[in-house]
Amino acid sequence: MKQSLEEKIVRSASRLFARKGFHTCTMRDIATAARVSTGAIYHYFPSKEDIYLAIVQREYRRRREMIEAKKLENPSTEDLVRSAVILLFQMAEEYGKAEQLVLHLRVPETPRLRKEVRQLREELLQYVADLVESGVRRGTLRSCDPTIAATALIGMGEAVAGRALMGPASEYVMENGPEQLATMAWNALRPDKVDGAESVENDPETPLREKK
Amino acid sequence: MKQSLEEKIVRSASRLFARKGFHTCTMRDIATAARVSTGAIYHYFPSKEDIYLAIVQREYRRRREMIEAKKLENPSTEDLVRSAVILLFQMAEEYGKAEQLVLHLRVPETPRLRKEVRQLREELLQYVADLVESGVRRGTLRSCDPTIAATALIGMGEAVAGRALMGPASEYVMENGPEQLATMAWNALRPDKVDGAESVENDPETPLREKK
DNA sequence: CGGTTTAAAACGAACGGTCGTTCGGAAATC
DNA sequence: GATTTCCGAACGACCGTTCGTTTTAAACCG
Repeated sequence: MKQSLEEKIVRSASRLFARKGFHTCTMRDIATAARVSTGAIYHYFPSKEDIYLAIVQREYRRRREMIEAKKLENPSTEDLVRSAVILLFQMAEEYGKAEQLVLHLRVPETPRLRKEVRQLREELLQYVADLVESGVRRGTLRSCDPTIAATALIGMGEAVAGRALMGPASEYVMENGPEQLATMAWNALRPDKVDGAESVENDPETPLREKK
Repeated sequence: MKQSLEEKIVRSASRLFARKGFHTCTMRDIATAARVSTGAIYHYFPSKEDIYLAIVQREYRRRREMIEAKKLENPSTEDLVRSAVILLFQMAEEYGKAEQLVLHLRVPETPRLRKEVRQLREELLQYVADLVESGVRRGTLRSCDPTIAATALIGMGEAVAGRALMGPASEYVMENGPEQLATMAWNALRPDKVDGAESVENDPETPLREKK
């Protein structure tokens, strides 16, 4: 199957951005890796920033969709928390272990990228925070601040995924990271063992948060 | 109080690097902010990369020293875990809330920076991993892989600190973040309540350590 | 089916601008 | 007056982007 030139450009750019960062990777690098000319790239993307944004948007969308799909299975809270963290981790494996782009988005490289990427991060965060909050409200998660907890969850997932992709002993981390991560996340958030009534887990309809 | 030119350069560069990233911040930016000429900077630092490295090295050294100081107080394991995470968080507050440099070091901007910064990260990680491992060995922490756990701890600390410094509702996160973080970290790592004997101090049973 | 037209796709040298660094000399310090 | 500190214009390299040209391939016609 012949993939489109646009797709080839995005893949090459994604790998290069992830490995070398936005500024260190040049248009010529991308063109060479995708085996096209620099000029051809501008037939598909108006600028370097737009290539970057296209990649990042797709990655964030993917994360949300995967969690959403899991939620539709009506999992227990523990199952959902574990799955969400594992999914956040596993996203990094896609496309040949080179899409860790989202990992270094903390301080994006350009005013425009900073603005747009921050909003994407915020949306994912709010999504996870809503998950946490509804768990807290139903008593299936320990009482905590949902936003801070969500930040911590995403942060630990990104950190371990980054290590799995780029650090030493990466195969080991790739293999054991998700399970370790899920256990830590669940223990961090599960309610204290008060026991008695093993709380009712079956109410998928729960009003979500409002404030902010 | 008259601070040395070198110190002024480092402070300005630190704030600018943190806010705008390595490449987006120019030598002229640094010179202007520090109120010196571009030439003068080269009297103290051989290159832009060296300024960056000087800052990063200092930040990492600081983190280790603070945890080390806490350890000398012979704290309980819970106390140590909580303190370590809080310290990692609080480091970001130093120097006027602008030193979040260490936050965006995942994929540093240049081959040389990548190499050197990765080693610094690795040293801090091993330090934290050693803390975790000794806890696990004594049974005062849940059985887990120390390296992965340390990665997760640092990751969640950095994520919440980053939000406290740059995100919305930052004062709220700055105030409540450390406590929430410490609680999550401790719950993630504390041993299951088997009760009975509170501390089994010496039980070198599980060599879960990751092999290099 | 061959031949002609034409618009899109692809090219890559060249441009304009920016950045890190240099360097000759001025200013400050001793 | 010697030496260190500081200055800032100038330099060379590189990068994102442009643009005139060439290639490709689809559409149309006889």
